Amino acid sequence: MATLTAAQRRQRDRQAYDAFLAACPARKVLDRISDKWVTLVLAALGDGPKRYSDLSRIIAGASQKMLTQTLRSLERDGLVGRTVTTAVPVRVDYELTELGHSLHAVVRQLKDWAESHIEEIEQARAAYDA
Amino acid sequence: MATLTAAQRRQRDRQAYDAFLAACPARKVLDRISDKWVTLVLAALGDGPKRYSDLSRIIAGASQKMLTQTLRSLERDGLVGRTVTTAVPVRVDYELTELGHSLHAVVRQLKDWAESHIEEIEQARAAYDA
DNA sequence: CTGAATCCCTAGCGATACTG
DNA sequence: CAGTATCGCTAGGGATTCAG
Repeated sequence: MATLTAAQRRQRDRQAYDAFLAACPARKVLDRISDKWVTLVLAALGDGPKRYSDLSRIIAGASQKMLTQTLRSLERDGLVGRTVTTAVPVRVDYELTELGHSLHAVVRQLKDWAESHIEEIEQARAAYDA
Repeated sequence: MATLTAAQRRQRDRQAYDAFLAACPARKVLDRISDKWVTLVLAALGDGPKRYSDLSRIIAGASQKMLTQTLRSLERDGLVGRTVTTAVPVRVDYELTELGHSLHAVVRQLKDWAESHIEEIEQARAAYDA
Protein backbone atom coordinates (compact mmCIF):
# COMPACT_ATOMS: atom_id res chain seq x y z
CA MET A 1 0.00 0.00 0.00
CA ALA A 2 1.39 3.32 -1.07
CA THR A 3 1.99 6.19 1.28
CA LEU A 4 -1.02 8.45 1.54
CA THR A 5 -1.14 12.20 1.79
CA ALA A 6 -2.91 13.67 4.79
CA ALA A 7 -5.87 14.56 2.61
CA GLN A 8 -6.12 11.03 1.28
CA ARG A 9 -5.98 9.60 4.76
CA ARG A 10 -8.73 11.89 5.93
CA GLN A 11 -10.80 10.87 2.96
CA ARG A 12 -10.30 7.20 3.68
CA ASP A 13 -11.13 7.65 7.36
CA ARG A 14 -14.25 9.50 6.42
CA GLN A 15 -15.34 6.64 4.18
CA ALA A 16 -14.74 4.10 6.92
CA TYR A 17 -16.51 6.31 9.39
CA ASP A 18 -19.53 6.78 7.19
CA ALA A 19 -19.72 3.05 6.65
CA PHE A 20 -19.68 2.52 10.39
CA LEU A 21 -22.41 5.06 10.84
CA ALA A 22 -24.57 3.46 8.22
CA ALA A 23 -24.45 0.23 10.16
CA CYS A 24 -25.07 1.88 13.51
CA PRO A 25 -28.69 1.80 14.71
CA ALA A 26 -28.12 4.79 16.95
CA ARG A 27 -27.16 6.83 13.93
CA LYS A 28 -30.37 5.99 12.16
CA VAL A 29 -32.52 7.14 14.99
CA LEU A 30 -30.39 10.19 15.36
CA ASP A 31 -31.15 10.95 11.75
CA ARG A 32 -34.82 10.75 12.56
CA ILE A 33 -35.03 12.80 15.71
CA SER A 34 -32.30 15.23 14.83
CA ASP A 35 -34.77 16.81 12.47
CA LYS A 36 -36.50 19.47 14.48
CA TRP A 37 -39.75 19.11 12.58
CA VAL A 38 -39.88 15.42 13.33
CA THR A 39 -39.74 16.03 17.04
CA LEU A 40 -42.36 18.75 16.84
CA VAL A 41 -44.76 16.60 14.84
CA LEU A 42 -44.16 13.73 17.22
CA ALA A 43 -44.96 16.02 20.12
CA ALA A 44 -48.05 17.41 18.40
CA LEU A 45 -49.40 13.93 17.74
CA GLY A 46 -48.51 12.78 21.25
CA ASP A 47 -51.94 13.53 22.62
CA GLY A 48 -54.08 12.12 19.88
CA PRO A 49 -54.72 12.10 16.11
CA LYS A 50 -54.70 15.36 14.21
CA ARG A 51 -55.80 16.56 10.81
CA TYR A 52 -53.32 18.04 8.40
CA SER A 53 -54.77 21.48 8.97
CA ASP A 54 -54.57 21.02 12.73
CA LEU A 55 -50.88 20.22 12.54
CA SER A 56 -50.32 23.15 10.26
CA ARG A 57 -51.94 25.43 12.82
CA ILE A 58 -50.24 23.95 15.88
CA ILE A 59 -46.80 23.95 14.32
CA ALA A 60 -47.25 27.39 12.86
CA GLY A 61 -43.60 27.82 11.95
CA ALA A 62 -43.49 24.89 9.58
CA SER A 63 -43.95 25.55 5.90
CA GLN A 64 -46.33 23.33 3.95
CA LYS A 65 -43.36 21.78 2.30
CA MET A 66 -41.62 20.83 5.53
CA LEU A 67 -44.79 19.56 7.16
CA THR A 68 -45.67 17.32 4.25
CA GLN A 69 -42.09 16.16 3.84
CA THR A 70 -41.81 15.33 7.53
CA LEU A 71 -45.12 13.49 7.64
CA ARG A 72 -44.11 11.43 4.61
CA SER A 73 -40.85 10.33 6.14
CA LEU A 74 -42.53 9.45 9.42
CA GLU A 75 -45.17 7.49 7.56
CA ARG A 76 -42.50 5.66 5.61
CA ASP A 77 -40.75 4.69 8.82
CA GLY A 78 -43.97 3.38 10.30
CA LEU A 79 -44.07 6.01 13.03
CA VAL A 80 -47.29 7.69 11.98
CA GLY A 81 -50.41 6.44 10.23
CA ARG A 82 -52.24 8.36 7.52
CA THR A 83 -55.95 8.09 6.89
CA VAL A 84 -57.61 9.69 3.90
CA THR A 85 -61.33 10.31 4.02
CA THR A 86 -62.56 10.88 0.51
CA ALA A 87 -65.11 13.64 0.79
CA VAL A 88 -65.84 16.91 -0.93
CA PRO A 89 -63.10 18.72 0.77
CA VAL A 90 -60.65 15.87 1.30
CA ARG A 91 -59.83 15.10 4.90
CA VAL A 92 -56.57 13.54 6.05
CA ASP A 93 -55.86 12.37 9.57
CA TYR A 94 -52.50 11.51 11.07
CA GLU A 95 -51.86 9.53 14.22
CA LEU A 96 -48.95 7.90 15.97
CA THR A 97 -48.59 4.19 15.41
CA GLU A 98 -47.62 1.91 18.27
CA LEU A 99 -44.03 2.31 17.17
CA GLY A 100 -44.47 6.05 17.04
CA HIS A 101 -45.82 6.10 20.56
CA SER A 102 -42.86 4.20 21.88
CA LEU A 103 -40.47 6.67 20.31
CA HIS A 104 -42.57 9.51 21.61
CA ALA A 105 -42.14 8.12 25.11
CA VAL A 106 -38.36 8.27 24.79
CA VAL A 107 -38.44 11.75 23.32
CA ARG A 108 -40.59 12.81 26.24
CA GLN A 109 -37.79 11.72 28.56
CA LEU A 110 -35.51 14.03 26.70
CA LYS A 111 -38.02 16.79 27.17
CA ASP A 112 -38.23 16.02 30.87
CA TRP A 113 -34.45 16.15 31.14
CA ALA A 114 -34.51 19.50 29.43
CA GLU A 115 -37.09 20.95 31.75
CA SER A 116 -35.19 19.88 34.83
CA HIS A 117 -31.72 20.92 33.68
CA ILE A 118 -32.17 23.91 31.43
CA GLU A 119 -31.44 26.23 34.31
CA GLU A 120 -28.06 24.65 34.91
CA ILE A 121 -27.21 25.02 31.26
CA GLU A 122 -28.12 28.67 31.28
CA GLN A 123 -26.04 29.24 34.39
CA ALA A 124 -23.11 27.49 32.76
CA ARG A 125 -23.48 29.68 29.70
CA ALA A 126 -23.59 32.85 31.73
CA ALA A 127 -20.52 31.76 33.67
CA TYR A 128 -18.67 30.83 30.49
CA ASP A 129 -19.49 34.07 28.76
CA ALA A 130 -18.19 36.04 31.72
CA MET B 1 -55.75 46.20 13.12
CA ALA B 2 -55.58 46.19 9.35
CA THR B 3 -56.32 43.15 7.25
CA LEU B 4 -53.21 41.07 6.61
CA THR B 5 -52.14 39.32 3.47
CA ALA B 6 -51.50 35.61 3.67
CA ALA B 7 -47.77 36.24 3.59
CA GLN B 8 -47.99 38.71 6.45
CA ARG B 9 -50.04 36.29 8.51
CA ARG B 10 -47.52 33.51 7.96
CA GLN B 11 -44.76 35.86 8.96
CA ARG B 12 -46.54 36.84 12.15
CA ASP B 13 -47.30 33.20 13.00
CA ARG B 14 -43.69 32.35 12.47
CA GLN B 15 -42.62 35.08 14.83
CA ALA B 16 -45.05 33.93 17.50
CA TYR B 17 -43.94 30.38 16.99
CA ASP B 18 -40.29 31.21 17.27
CA ALA B 19 -40.97 33.11 20.44
CA PHE B 20 -42.73 30.08 21.85
CA LEU B 21 -39.83 27.88 20.89
CA ALA B 22 -37.33 30.18 22.52
CA ALA B 23 -39.17 29.80 25.78
CA CYS B 24 -39.55 26.04 25.46
CA PRO B 25 -36.94 23.98 27.30
CA ALA B 26 -37.51 21.02 25.02
CA ARG B 27 -36.49 23.15 22.07
CA LYS B 28 -33.22 24.09 23.70
CA VAL B 29 -32.21 20.52 24.29
CA LEU B 30 -33.31 19.66 20.82
CA ASP B 31 -30.92 22.30 19.58
CA ARG B 32 -28.16 20.58 21.50
CA ILE B 33 -28.72 16.99 20.54
CA SER B 34 -29.99 17.66 17.06
CA ASP B 35 -26.38 18.36 16.16
CA LYS B 36 -24.98 15.06 15.08
CA TRP B 37 -21.47 15.91 16.25
CA VAL B 38 -22.76 16.68 19.72
CA THR B 39 -24.24 13.25 20.09
CA LEU B 40 -21.12 11.57 18.77
CA VAL B 41 -18.84 13.49 21.12
CA LEU B 42 -21.18 12.73 23.99
CA ALA B 43 -21.02 9.06 23.08
CA ALA B 44 -17.25 9.11 22.73
CA LEU B 45 -16.83 10.68 26.16
CA GLY B 46 -19.38 8.35 27.68
CA ASP B 47 -16.76 5.87 28.82
CA GLY B 48 -14.18 8.21 30.25
CA PRO B 49 -12.07 11.32 29.54
CA LYS B 50 -10.36 11.69 26.19
CA ARG B 51 -7.64 13.86 24.70
CA TYR B 52 -8.38 16.08 21.75
CA SER B 53 -6.37 13.83 19.50
CA ASP B 54 -8.22 10.77 20.81
CA LEU B 55 -11.56 12.30 19.93
CA SER B 56 -10.25 13.28 16.54
CA ARG B 57 -9.26 9.67 15.91
CA ILE B 58 -12.42 8.08 17.31
CA ILE B 59 -14.76 10.41 15.47
CA ALA B 60 -12.77 10.16 12.29
CA GLY B 61 -15.41 11.81 10.13
CA ALA B 62 -15.35 15.09 12.02
CA SER B 63 -13.26 17.91 10.65
CA GLN B 64 -11.06 19.84 13.08
CA LYS B 65 -13.39 22.74 12.76
CA MET B 66 -16.50 20.78 13.72
CA LEU B 67 -14.79 18.98 16.55
CA THR B 68 -13.47 22.16 18.13
CA GLN B 69 -16.71 24.00 17.51
CA THR B 70 -18.73 21.20 19.10
CA LEU B 71 -16.44 20.91 22.11
CA ARG B 72 -16.66 24.65 22.67
CA SER B 73 -20.42 24.69 22.69
CA LEU B 74 -20.57 21.69 25.00
CA GLU B 75 -18.10 23.34 27.33
CA ARG B 76 -20.12 26.54 27.29
CA ASP B 77 -23.25 24.62 28.24
CA GLY B 78 -21.45 22.93 31.10
CA LEU B 79 -21.73 19.48 29.59
CA VAL B 80 -18.02 18.80 29.21
CA GLY B 81 -14.99 19.94 31.14
CA ARG B 82 -11.73 21.00 29.51
CA THR B 83 -8.33 20.59 31.11
CA VAL B 84 -5.21 22.10 29.60
CA THR B 85 -1.85 20.66 30.60
CA THR B 86 0.82 23.18 29.72
CA ALA B 87 3.67 21.13 28.38
CA VAL B 88 5.91 21.16 25.35
CA PRO B 89 3.34 19.73 23.12
CA VAL B 90 0.22 21.10 24.77
CA ARG B 91 -2.16 18.45 26.03
CA VAL B 92 -5.89 19.01 26.38
CA ASP B 93 -8.29 16.60 28.03
CA TYR B 94 -12.06 16.59 27.80
CA GLU B 95 -14.49 14.81 30.08
CA LEU B 96 -18.21 14.76 30.75
CA THR B 97 -19.35 16.85 33.67
CA GLU B 98 -22.03 15.53 35.99
CA LEU B 99 -24.57 17.34 33.87
CA GLY B 100 -23.05 15.83 30.76
CA HIS B 101 -23.32 12.36 32.19
CA SER B 102 -26.98 12.81 32.99
CA LEU B 103 -27.68 13.87 29.40
CA HIS B 104 -25.59 11.01 28.15
CA ALA B 105 -27.81 8.64 30.12
CA VAL B 106 -30.89 9.93 28.33
CA VAL B 107 -29.26 9.77 24.95
CA ARG B 108 -28.28 6.20 25.70
CA GLN B 109 -31.99 5.40 26.14
CA LEU B 110 -32.53 6.74 22.67
CA LYS B 111 -29.77 4.50 21.44
CA ASP B 112 -31.34 1.53 23.18
CA TRP B 113 -34.67 2.32 21.59
CA ALA B 114 -32.96 2.44 18.22
CA GLU B 115 -31.29 -0.91 18.65
CA SER B 116 -34.51 -2.61 19.61
CA HIS B 117 -36.73 -1.03 16.95
CA ILE B 118 -34.56 -0.41 13.95
CA GLU B 119 -35.73 -3.63 12.38
CA GLU B 120 -39.35 -2.55 12.51
CA ILE B 121 -38.45 0.74 10.90
CA GLU B 122 -36.63 -0.99 8.10
CA GLN B 123 -39.56 -3.32 7.53
CA ALA B 124 -41.91 -0.36 7.43
CA ARG B 125 -39.69 1.32 4.89
CA ALA B 126 -39.53 -1.73 2.70
CA ALA B 127 -43.31 -2.08 2.87
CA TYR B 128 -43.85 1.59 2.09
CA ASP B 129 -41.48 1.56 -0.85
CA ALA B 130 -43.27 -1.42 -2.32
C1' DC C 1 -0.54 19.14 19.71
C1' DT C 2 -4.40 22.14 19.80
C1' DG C 3 -6.81 25.58 17.82
C1' DA C 4 -8.23 29.98 15.07
C1' DA C 5 -9.32 32.06 10.58
C1' DT C 6 -10.48 31.99 5.81
C1' DC C 7 -12.62 30.48 1.49
C1' DC C 8 -16.08 28.14 -0.83
C1' DC C 9 -19.68 25.07 -2.17
C1' DT C 10 -23.71 22.29 -1.52
C1' DA C 11 -28.02 20.84 0.71
C1' DG C 12 -31.83 22.33 3.26
C1' DC C 13 -35.45 25.19 3.68
C1' DG C 14 -38.76 29.11 2.75
C1' DA C 15 -41.78 31.46 -0.56
C1' DT C 16 -44.67 31.18 -4.38
C1' DA C 17 -47.67 29.23 -7.73
C1' DC C 18 -50.39 25.34 -9.50
C1' DT C 19 -53.47 20.73 -9.16
C1' DG C 20 -57.14 17.19 -7.66
C1' DC D 1 -58.45 20.85 2.12
C1' DA D 2 -54.25 18.65 1.07
C1' DG D 3 -50.93 18.41 -1.35
C1' DT D 4 -46.99 18.88 -5.63
C1' DA D 5 -43.49 21.57 -8.34
C1' DT D 6 -40.17 25.07 -8.92
C1' DC D 7 -36.94 28.82 -7.81
C1' DG D 8 -33.71 31.19 -5.00
C1' DC D 9 -31.25 32.14 -0.90
C1' DT D 10 -28.43 31.34 3.19
C1' DA D 11 -26.23 28.77 6.68
C1' DG D 12 -23.70 24.56 7.79
C1' DG D 13 -19.77 22.42 7.27
C1' DG D 14 -15.41 20.70 4.61
C1' DA D 15 -10.65 21.87 2.98
C1' DT D 16 -6.87 24.67 3.67
C1' DT D 17 -3.77 27.71 5.92
C1' DC D 18 -1.78 30.20 9.84
C1' DA D 19 -0.54 30.54 15.06
C1' DG D 20 0.57 29.61 20.20
